[in-house]
Amino acid sequence: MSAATLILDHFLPYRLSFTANLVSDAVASAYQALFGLRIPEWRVIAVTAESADGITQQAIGLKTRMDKVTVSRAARSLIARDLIARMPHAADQRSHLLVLTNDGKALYEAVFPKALALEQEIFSHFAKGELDEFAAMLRRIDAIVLSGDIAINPLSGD
Amino acid sequence: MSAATLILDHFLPYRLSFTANLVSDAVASAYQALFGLRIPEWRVIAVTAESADGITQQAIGLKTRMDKVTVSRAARSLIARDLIARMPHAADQRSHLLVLTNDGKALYEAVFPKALALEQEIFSHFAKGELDEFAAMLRRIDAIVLSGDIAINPLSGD
DNA sequence: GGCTTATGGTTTCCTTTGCAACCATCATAG
DNA sequence: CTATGATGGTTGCAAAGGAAACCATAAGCC
Repeated sequence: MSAATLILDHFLPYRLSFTANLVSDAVASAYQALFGLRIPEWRVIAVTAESADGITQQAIGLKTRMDKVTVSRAARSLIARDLIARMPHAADQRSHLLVLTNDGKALYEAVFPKALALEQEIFSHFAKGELDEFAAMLRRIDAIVLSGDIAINPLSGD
Repeated sequence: MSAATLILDHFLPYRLSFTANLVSDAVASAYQALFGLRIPEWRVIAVTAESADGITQQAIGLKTRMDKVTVSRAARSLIARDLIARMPHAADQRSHLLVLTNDGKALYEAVFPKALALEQEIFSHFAKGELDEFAAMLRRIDAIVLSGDIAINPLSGD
C-alpha cells in the first residue's frame, strides 16, 4: 500500500499552520527556558522597547494583533516582575503609557541577540534572496486575508 | 515620529505565526460555518477518506502531528455525528479502524471542493512557481526544526 | 452642566489544547 | 502460562486564549 496522496499534505493552509506551530513551539520554549518569558510577554517587551515615548496597550494590540486580554495579562505579569511600568497618559486617563524599566531594558538587550540567534539557527540555512521572497509571500498572504472577505460562498466550488 | 523599525515586524518566526494564524482563522471559521467542522475534525475526515482500508487513530496522529488526545476527541465527535465509524481491528484489539460512513463520505465530497475553493481564494493570487517555492520552503523549515535541536545555547549570541 | 454613547482596560467564564495518569491489550521472557 | 514492559486510546486536569460582561473615563449632544 503506497503512501496515499493526502490532500491535507498538499493543502497550503495546513502546511502553513503545521510549520508555524513547529517554529512557534521551538521559539516559545527557548524564550521560556532562557528568560521565563511567554510569547505575548516577549512581544509586549519588544514593542514597548521600540516606543520611545511609551505605548498604550491598545496600540500594542493593534500592532501585534494580540487580543486586548492577552496584552492585558502580559502587561500585568511584566509589571509584577518590574520589567515594564505604567506612566500616566496625559491625554486619556483610562489608559497608561507602558515603558520599559531599567530591568526591562536590560532584559530586552539580553533577549534581542538571542532572538536573532534563534532565528539564525533556523533560517541561516537559506539564501538571503529566498528568505526575502518568503517574507514577502507572507506579507502578501496577510494582505489578501486581511483585505479579502475570505468568506466562502456556500454555493460555489462544486 | 517615523514608524519605528520593529524588530518583531521583521522577525520571521513572528511573521510566520502571524500569517498562519490569519489563514487558520479564516479557514476554521469557513469550515465551521459551512459544515460545523472544527479543524481537527476536518483533518480526521480527510485522512480517513484517503485510507481505503480504514486507519487507526494513532496513524492519523502520526500523519497530521495532532496530539492523540485531539484525534480521540475529534473521532468521538465524528462518531457521534455518524460521519465515521469504527471497524474492529483484527490485528489489535486495542485499536479500531476508522472509516467514513456514507454520511461521512457525502460530507467529504462536499467539503473537498470547498476546501480547494477556499485555498484558491487565498492563493490563486500567486503564480504556480511561487507557490511551489513557498511550499518547499515550509517543508525545508519543517525539516530543520524537526531534525535540529533548536535549543539555544545560553552562552552564545552576544 | 447633565445624558448618552463610545472606548481603554480588567475580570469572568468558556473553549480549546496538551500533558500526565490511567486502562486495556499486546508482545516478550521466563 | 504468567509476569513485565510497551503501546493504542480515553479520561482528568491545568494552562492559554478569546468572547462577553463590566468599570471607568472620554466625547458628543441637548
